[in-house]
Parts: sequence; C-alpha cells; structure tokens
Amino acid sequence: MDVSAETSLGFRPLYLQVREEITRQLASGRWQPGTMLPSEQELARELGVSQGTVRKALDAMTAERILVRRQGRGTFVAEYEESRILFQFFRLYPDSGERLFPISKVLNLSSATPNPREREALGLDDKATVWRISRLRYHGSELMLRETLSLPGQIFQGLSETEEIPNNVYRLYSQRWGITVTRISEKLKAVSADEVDRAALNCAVGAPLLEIRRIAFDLHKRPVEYRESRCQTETMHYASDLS
Amino acid sequence: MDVSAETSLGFRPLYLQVREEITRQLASGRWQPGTMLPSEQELARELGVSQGTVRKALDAMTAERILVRRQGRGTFVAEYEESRILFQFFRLYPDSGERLFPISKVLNLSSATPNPREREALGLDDKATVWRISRLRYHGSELMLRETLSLPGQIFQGLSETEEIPNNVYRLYSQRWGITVTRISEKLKAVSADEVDRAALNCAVGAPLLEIRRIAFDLHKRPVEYRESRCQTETMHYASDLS
DNA sequence: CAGTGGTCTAGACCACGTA
DNA sequence: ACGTGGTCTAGACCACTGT
Repeated sequence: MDVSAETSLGFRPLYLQVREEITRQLASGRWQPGTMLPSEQELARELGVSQGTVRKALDAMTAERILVRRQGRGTFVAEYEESRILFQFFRLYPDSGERLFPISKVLNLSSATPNPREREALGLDDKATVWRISRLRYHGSELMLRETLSLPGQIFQGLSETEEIPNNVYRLYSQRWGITVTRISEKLKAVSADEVDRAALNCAVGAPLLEIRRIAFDLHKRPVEYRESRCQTETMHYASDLS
Repeated sequence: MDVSAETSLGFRPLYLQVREEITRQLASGRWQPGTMLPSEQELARELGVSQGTVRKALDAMTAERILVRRQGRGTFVAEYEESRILFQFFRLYPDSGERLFPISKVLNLSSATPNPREREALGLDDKATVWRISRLRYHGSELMLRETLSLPGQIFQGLSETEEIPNNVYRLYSQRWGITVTRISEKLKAVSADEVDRAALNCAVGAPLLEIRRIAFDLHKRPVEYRESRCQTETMHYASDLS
C-alpha cells in the first residue's frame, strides 16, 4: 500500500486504503459471493501491511455486511441467502405467528422512459430507460402488498430475456450483473387505497395502506433500484430499530 | 479485571468484561452526561488491563452511542442534545424544506392502571401503575401527530410534581432519574383516523394515519417507555435506513 | 507545548472448525 | 494436528485540541 505523502493534509488511515483496495478487488470479481478470502496473514503480505491493519479493514467490511467472518474457518464474501434478505432488508412482520419469506407473483415486466420520481431516485436523465417490474407479494396465502421495481436499463442489460424474475431479486442482481446491494433507504407514508389498489389487493377504496419508497445502493453507493410498495397492515407491521 | 477460570467453557473476552464494568460505573453515576471519562491509559491502570483492551471496550460503547470520543480532547458521556434526539431517535422528516425539532404541547398527564398493551410492552403486572402523557407535536406551525407516552410509575417516581414536561423527554429521564435511553424499537402500521384523531389532528375521519408503537430501552435493556403516536403523513414521511 | 484519542506494528496465545 | 479468526499486550508514532 502506498502510504507516502501523508502529512497532515489529506491524511487517510492505512486501514481505509486497505478497505478500499479489497472492495475494489471484490467489485472486480476476484472473489465470488460465498467464497473464502485469503487469510489475514496472506492479505497482509499481499498488501504490504501488518495483519492488524488488514483485520481492521475486514472488521469494517464485516460491519457493513459485505463480508462474513467465521472463527476457525475464514472470511467469506456475503451471499444473499433468503434469511439474510428476510432479516436485513425486509422489515414487514406478521403481528403474530411465524415469519415467512414473502412469495412473489410477477404481473408485468416492461421497459419505459423514467418518470420524475424514478429519475430523481436513480439519478437518470430523460434519455435513459428503466425496466419496470410489477408484482404481488404474499405472506403464506395472505396477500400482503403490491409493488413496482424500477431498474436502470443501462445497468441491467438483457433483463427481458430472463426466463423468470425470482423471489429473491437481490441474489439475481448479484449473480447476473455482479451488483451487490449494501444499503437501502426507505420513506414511509400512510396513504388511502385507490382503484388500482382495490383491484390488486382486494381491499376497499380508501382503506389505509403503508406506502414504502425504497432506493437500493450498491458497493459504490450508486442507486441501482427504486421500488414503490403499497402494503396492507391489518395483520402485519413494519419494524424499525433505532440505536 | 478478573480473567481467571476462563478455559473453553464460559469464556468471556476481557474487553467485554471491561465494557460491563464501565457501563456499571456509568449507571451508578460515577460520570454524569457531558463529562469526560479518565483517559484510556488511566482506565487501563485502574482496571489492570492494557490500553488496547480499554480502547476496544470504549469503541464498542461509542458504537452504541453511549459515549462520544473526540480526538485530542477525550471520551465523554453522551448527552441528549436536541440534535442527537432529532437525528437518532426521531425518524419523521418533512417531504421538502428544512427539518425542525418538533415542538410539543402537553394535553394531559395522569396515573393509571396499565392496559394490556402497556403491560406487555413494559413488562408490568396488573398491580403496577403507569404515568400517561398525552401531547401534540408540531413541525413549525404544522400539526404533525398526537401521541401518548406511558411510563412505569415504579421507575418514574414523583413525575406528577414536575412543573412541566419538556420537549425533550429523554433528557428529562436522564437528568431527573438517571435513565439513559439507548435503543428504541418501533412498529408501524397504516390506520384510519377515528373520531379522536379528527378532533385532535383536525383531519377527516377515515384519513390515513401512520401509527407508531415505540418501546424505549435503557442501559440495562429494560423497557422504560411505551409510546403510541398517530401521524399525518401528507407532507411528512418516516425515514428508515437499512444497512 | 502537553495531553488526548487514532493508527500501526509485531508477536504471543486462545477458541473454533475441520480433517 | 493444523489453519483460521479472536483476544491481548506493549510500544511507537501521528493527528487533533487547547493552553
């Protein structure tokens, strides 16, 4: 690691440089999700720093959930297993009873010119295109929500050829386009069901729904997905932990 | 620090023991919010461990926002300044425009037997009592929400004598009863405004409202506050960041 | 300048998982 | 038995803050 020219101005801790270097190699595909990284000692040798510095970088990436460390086994690239998505990125819980992974039913997939909300959320101009995926999601047999996913056509090239949109789209993003979702920002409002909601969710017009507008960011902090969900919350709730 | 008898079974890292010891001394009032802790070197001497171990304990407590570290100055006990509450524990934002600290107007303070929700949230039995505080909250001049706070009478003794409930109740809990809120759990639903909402919030009956049920926990992970809020979200939203 | 936290190193030993 | 991450130590030096 180049640690020179670091006097007072523009000082950057070594372990942050190491973290960036490892993130770069990760994004470039050196290690696939689920595989093991070299040991701390080996990385330290490769990068020309001490093991403690590598450790601090790996600890930071573990805190960001980009890596998973298992004592006695090694350090692994995080995967998008169902359980991880369920606990980390999906905040709807049944009021009582067991938590189930939401089953999805895709209604529609199309390409379009982005609307203003999509443009703002995804940082696109009006010459760009987006894929739009509409789907319903169920908790067991119970219809929970309807939502539309918007994806930049520029990034998700060849999407329409995909035989089927799976339940777990983040794993698809990772496997097919090498995109790792690391952070999600959501804005929630209570809204009244309109005619479209009534038809899709089989609720009364005017019934209260929880609207969620989500932006998902990748390793480079680039917005890669915009999502609008409308949820019935009679038997479900959205859980938020602040600490 | 007693580090003996730590072979394989019941192994507890030293830095966790140090963290607990410091938390204990903190809860016992050795250092007040806003004051400086002894330096790492000094704590290390006191506790008979190395500076690195103290550092790891302090880093953990800083991550939990119990402490604040300022390079070149020292390590301080976190305070409940307006800005901290605003950013850490209050998730409602205006859709556009500047964020303001919510102004509160207390409607009512009473003592009561806990209802089932309060009993469950606060872990009380039906022989306990709770204080109930009803209030309205404004963002600037705009009425944002109405809420009821429920506090265990056992913990918050002498509350009714308080001349006034301030805007920032967490600072009051800290200053008057030495209670430090460290974690908050919230459950959100979309609900329809009822007659009480209409009267309090000046909205239509049936209008969609965001209902928030909050439980606040102290340093010992004990529930100390239960709160039910009903919010208008026409010009506001609830922000949630997942990472 | 002195004192604080922040970074970095090097090495020892421990706990864990697998073979 | 071996290799991995996890803990702990000791010491050096750097960056930041206030005097």
